[in-house]
Amino acid sequence: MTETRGERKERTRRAILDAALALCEESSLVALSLRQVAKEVGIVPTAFYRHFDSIEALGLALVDESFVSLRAMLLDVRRSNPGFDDTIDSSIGILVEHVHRQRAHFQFIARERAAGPAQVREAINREISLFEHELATDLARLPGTVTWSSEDLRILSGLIVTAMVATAEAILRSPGRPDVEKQIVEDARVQLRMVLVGALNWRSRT
Amino acid sequence: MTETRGERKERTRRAILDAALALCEESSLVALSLRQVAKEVGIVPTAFYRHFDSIEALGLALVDESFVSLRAMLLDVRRSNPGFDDTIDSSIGILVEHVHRQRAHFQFIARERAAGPAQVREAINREISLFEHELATDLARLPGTVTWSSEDLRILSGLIVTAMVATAEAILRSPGRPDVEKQIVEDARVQLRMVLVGALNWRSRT
DNA sequence: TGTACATCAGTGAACGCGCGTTCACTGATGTAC
DNA sequence: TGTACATCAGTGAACGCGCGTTCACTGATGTAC
Repeated sequence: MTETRGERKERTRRAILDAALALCEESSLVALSLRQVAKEVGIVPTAFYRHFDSIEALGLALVDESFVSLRAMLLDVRRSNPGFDDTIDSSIGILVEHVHRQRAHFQFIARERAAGPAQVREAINREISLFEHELATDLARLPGTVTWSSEDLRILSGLIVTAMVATAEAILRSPGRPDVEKQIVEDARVQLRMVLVGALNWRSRT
Repeated sequence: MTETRGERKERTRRAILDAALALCEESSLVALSLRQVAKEVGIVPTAFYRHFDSIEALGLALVDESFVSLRAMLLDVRRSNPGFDDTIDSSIGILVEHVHRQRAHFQFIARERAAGPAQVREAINREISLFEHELATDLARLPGTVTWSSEDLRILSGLIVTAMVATAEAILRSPGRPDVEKQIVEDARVQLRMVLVGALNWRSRT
């Protein structure tokens, strides 16, 4: 026996997740049918239930999986270390690289955040809040923010995450157009610098 | 005769648009069926074709209609006049008011921008680009931006629009929770102030 | 003003299709002895 | 190691349902004379 029953099951589960991610790329989870997924995977529709209770449950699994990708990105950013002056450039470079490498995951998150089933939307927004919170912690370690209230750090962090999410979405919107993408990335750099200039001149009101 | 044939047709068309806007609120255009809409309106499914070629065509009409709402908002902001110091507060106040009054339109745009049919997504992004461009023109009239390149104005404008879109989406995400909304609005104010501080200390590199 | 004809928004039957879900099943893998 | 039984991922038929689209139609409104 080359494969245990458990391994075979896991392989099918993976195939279902991959097929679902690919299939909903051009519409949305809410327009994805169990039968489409089963057909793509090469199993009979009823076999789907051996792995997930519903398409929505599958969606929640895809959210978990996608955020593993996004957290890997955050780890890369942290690992790249704060040289401050080129922190912006290197962070944006990492963002761009991850968007390309995990295109499907980023697209899934962007789409389902706005249009997914309620539970999926909530799960995604919870994760994004965590992101903002983590970024606020990182920002607190930068020089120049010592006088800031944690409230202001949270708000600045929210602004940066919003701008980066928008940048990722813009990149996803222009596939195969390197000139357009280059412009988007350059704009993002300038935006972050503008925000940083604001931050350095900001005095907390607490 | 109290109503001409044309008026009656227009009334049905309106009913179709309203029904579609209401029905896709909890999922998306791509999951909306012609029969659902017809049933809601109280006509037979085939009568739908007297008004639109497809659900997608209906979607494009809804985009047009929604952006009439959004442009009305921009007009209000301009009309409120730049007293500069409280321009931020009054502009955000106008945003909040319009989000509440045109909730369905804002929600439609936010959702279909990410998940709608390709043509609908493109139409929405085209309109948002126009918004950014108009805002850049307005910003150029403010004192303190005289030394700015048009490039930088465009980029700043993009950042502000991104932050305001994110604020509108956050408000839409917390219906019936005035405390949460109050926090979102307050955060948006601080974010715009931070950006403004950055802008006032920014020197164009051209 | 009255008549004859044209227009056209909405009707209703019918079609083939893909949907989610039920159910009893098969047969390879796993386990207890 | 060999046997008997349990597990369970995947099968396949069947169900009732809502889907988009076709077609020939109806009858009130509009128009030409």
